[in-house]
Amino acid sequence: MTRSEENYLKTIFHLGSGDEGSINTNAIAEQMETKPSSVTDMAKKLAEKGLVNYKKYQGISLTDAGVKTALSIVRKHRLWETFLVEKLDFAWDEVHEVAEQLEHIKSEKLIDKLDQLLKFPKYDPHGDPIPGKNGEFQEHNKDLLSELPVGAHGICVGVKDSSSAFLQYLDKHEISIGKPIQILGKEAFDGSLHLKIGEREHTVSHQIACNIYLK
Amino acid sequence: MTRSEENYLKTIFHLGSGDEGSINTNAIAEQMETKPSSVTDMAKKLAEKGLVNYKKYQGISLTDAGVKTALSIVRKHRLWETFLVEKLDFAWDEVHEVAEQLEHIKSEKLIDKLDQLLKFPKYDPHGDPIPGKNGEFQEHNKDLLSELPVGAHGICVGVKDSSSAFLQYLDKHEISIGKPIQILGKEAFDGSLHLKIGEREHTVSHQIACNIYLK
DNA sequence: AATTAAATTTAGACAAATCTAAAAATAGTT
DNA sequence: AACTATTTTTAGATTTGTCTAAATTTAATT
Repeated sequence: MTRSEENYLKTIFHLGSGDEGSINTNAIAEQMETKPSSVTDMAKKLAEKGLVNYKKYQGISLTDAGVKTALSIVRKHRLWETFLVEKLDFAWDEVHEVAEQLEHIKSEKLIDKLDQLLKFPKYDPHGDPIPGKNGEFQEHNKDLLSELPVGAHGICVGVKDSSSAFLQYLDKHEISIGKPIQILGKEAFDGSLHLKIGEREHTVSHQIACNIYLK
Repeated sequence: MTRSEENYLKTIFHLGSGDEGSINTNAIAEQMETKPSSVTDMAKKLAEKGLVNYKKYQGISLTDAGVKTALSIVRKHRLWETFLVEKLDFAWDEVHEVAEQLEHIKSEKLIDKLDQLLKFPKYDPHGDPIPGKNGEFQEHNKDLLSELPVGAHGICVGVKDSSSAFLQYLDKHEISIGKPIQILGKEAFDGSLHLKIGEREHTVSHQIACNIYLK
């Protein structure tokens, strides 16, 4: 399994975990910042190996074996992110790029020992679930802040956008995983929300609210 | 800097740290399990980048920049080995292969934080010195067990051969770094040594004695 | 100094992963 | 149903790192 193959599987997995149908060649190319023709080449290769279902012009989807492989890469990625934050004091906006490299290290023992060192975490620093050795994981039954009514309150359990820019915005306004958040009011005009975050009050735009998960 | 370039620099560094002259194309090829013609190709490429001195048929040596780069890779390798043993409970004969992968991860912050987590170790699990951020390191002034006279005693501070097979031999006979060793006698015929290792007595062949460092 | 052996380099080929440009298939619209 | 726009695939080229086989240079030996 080459690094490139792993990256394709991971991308197909992420694009597919929404609707469950088969994925566009173009969507994969865009996500991976490559060309559709390269995606076609790789689709053939992965189909040969039994990791994706692929028929010309019919889109691409993961087979069971493909899902299993993708989950093991996601597991590694999220365990490494957790390690970087918990053990090496990285900020949550600094871990993605390094974890993209570390996820390709080949050693089952390494990842099992890492899991143990971290005390078998269920969620990564962004609140995303960490698949177990056999691919099982529990998604929080969480709601997007933007979809909750005025008066609702809960605990921030995750973010939808994990970009550095967004995470730094959250840091600046002291929004982090575990913080209690209550919706004090909603602006009808633009959907911006008036929030109580811990002991403070803040107003956030609709765009922000669309990327914060509450439970 | 590609992974392949890094591996060449590291190999040239290891082969060169003995005598200091320039290294054979063949020796590099053999060490890297590749062909001399591939070494020539890479020599040209690395010379282009100012990392090695290379003239046709004259052998290859690292420039100052090449040494600096090689030391940073050795630093990473040995810090990762230390991490695997100290934090993840790997045995000292299991770390090399994984560290060969981890040493190529690109993140200065990662390696500095790892150094900090490990409390800035000076030596790796095999007793080899870990270069600092600026390439400085202290070699133990150690002696090969095979070159010491009968009656000599000291502490085991390192091994010359880090192969899995050799390290497992040492484990079996409870020889490890930090153990006090005394030479009780030497067999004139084959050079085998009668040793006191901690509280026990053992006889080791000349070949074994050639791969254990004492201080 | 000539010859042989060993080491090294060159030339040409290959595989993996990518790209561009052109061709083909699908989907949407009139 | 025909046309158009979009998506997707094919064909051929490129890059990196490697290889084999042949040619060249250096070193060793007579």
